[in-house]
Amino acid sequence: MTVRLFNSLTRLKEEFVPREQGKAAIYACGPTTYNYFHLGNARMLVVFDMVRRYLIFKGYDVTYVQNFTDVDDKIIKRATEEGCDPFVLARKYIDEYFKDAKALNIIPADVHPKATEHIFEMIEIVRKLEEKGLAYHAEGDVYFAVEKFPGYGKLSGRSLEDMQAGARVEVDEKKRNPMDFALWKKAKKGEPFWESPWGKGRPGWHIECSAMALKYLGPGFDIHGGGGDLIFPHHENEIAQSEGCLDGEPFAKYWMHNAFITINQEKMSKSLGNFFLVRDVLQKFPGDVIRFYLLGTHYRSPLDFDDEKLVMASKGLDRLKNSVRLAKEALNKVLPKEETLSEDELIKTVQAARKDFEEAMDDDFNSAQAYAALFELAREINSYLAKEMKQPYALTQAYSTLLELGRILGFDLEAEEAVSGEEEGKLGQVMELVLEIRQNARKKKDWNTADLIRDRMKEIGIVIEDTTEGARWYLK
RNA sequence: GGCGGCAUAGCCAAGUGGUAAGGCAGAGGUCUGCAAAACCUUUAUCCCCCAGUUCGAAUCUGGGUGCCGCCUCCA
Repeated sequence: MTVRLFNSLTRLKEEFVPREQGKAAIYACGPTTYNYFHLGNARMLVVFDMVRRYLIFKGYDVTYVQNFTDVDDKIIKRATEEGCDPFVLARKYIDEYFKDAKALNIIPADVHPKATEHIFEMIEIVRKLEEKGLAYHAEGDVYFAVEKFPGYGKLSGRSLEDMQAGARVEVDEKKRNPMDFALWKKAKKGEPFWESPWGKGRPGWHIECSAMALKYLGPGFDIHGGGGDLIFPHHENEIAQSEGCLDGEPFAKYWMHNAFITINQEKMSKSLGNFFLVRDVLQKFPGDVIRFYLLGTHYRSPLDFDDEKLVMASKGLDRLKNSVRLAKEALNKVLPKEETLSEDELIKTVQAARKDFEEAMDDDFNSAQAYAALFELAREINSYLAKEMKQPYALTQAYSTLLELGRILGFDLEAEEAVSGEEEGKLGQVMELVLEIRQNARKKKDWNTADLIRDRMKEIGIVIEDTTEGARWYLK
């Protein structure tokens, strides 16, 4: 079974055929580090993390590169406002990035290149473009001459005429065509700068991704990803620069773009000011719940945000986790008998879940549909546990499959609150005592005490549930 | 103005020619001292509206309505 994905460049679902058999090279446009990242950034990060994990599951040797834009207008502006050094500011938010990313269970990229560490490579590209006549120098700035690149507009699906018709770009006297964009910017007073053939300056935004993608992945790499708002101008310009400087090779083969998160049906964005920082949302909901919410909708559909949606996600995720916990509990009790029939209903469900999951994911990473396979497996496990006859083999298969499929999407369904080994042993002993006291109270029909213990423990984060075989407890 | 996207139950959300996945919420039941969890049953004669193509459409075509995005930094 092969993976099919929607290629923004062709606007078609295409079969994924990598440049090099068995390998997948992915470049994702990471955040500009002048603040903590918001939910919109998180969607992009989680989506491409899922893409990466799934391709690994499919057996590809994946190289995943995600940059940090650590020098640009916004960073400089913010640093000026706060009276600090722009590099220090960028460095800080790069560090903070990894904290939030970890909470969302995003695997660090194989390479996290920073723009400021690739100035030389960028200058080389600009120089080459200038040599080829695709770029021109004007008073310390260098611009890309859009008219000289025939394919300009192929990604965003519009012609130069279309763009100019609707363009309200500031008329810059230095530009030959209003759509020309900066490759290199002359440094203003007090701004960070690097020496270059055109004087002191700094790179334009788009050039960094061209330089770093080509450096780490080479021409014609497999997947270039990012948020939909990067299609124009950022990715369009990346293509122009990169393919302009290459000799006929394509820059990237497949372009993937995720849709936006909206607030009250309006795009969440930094400029509108209606954004929610992941750092803040984490105060109210755990990272895996946020991730579960984000992947509950296909990545190319818009996703509206409010707390209620996270509550729904939280309950759904709990359902999956409960099922895993219950299965594990049963497995610890069931005495392994000889394995008999393999035609067990549960085994069939396990196989079906695996198949459905993979079919959904093969079809343009349809994680929302893949969820259904997870839930169906969970329900079958639960209902199996209610039966008398239990086969350890079937149950083990079901349990490990649910865990495995969850993990492919980046969920650890077995995760409990972290407790160190020694503490765990002590906690177990304490809980044994607590449950014994409570059981005595229940025998005496002292419901007040029994309920008090249960309620107070819940506040602490320990759930007590009564079953016919005695009480169970777990951390939540 | 140019280009593009979306419209499925109370809410969220798959499905894109063969007769509506899944989750949350709700209702009834089982279990329970109660609760929680879990299980069973139930919840869209219908997929924004109109016309058309077809044996057959939520799915294709045309028209309409509504919402959104890109065209300027933004995931």
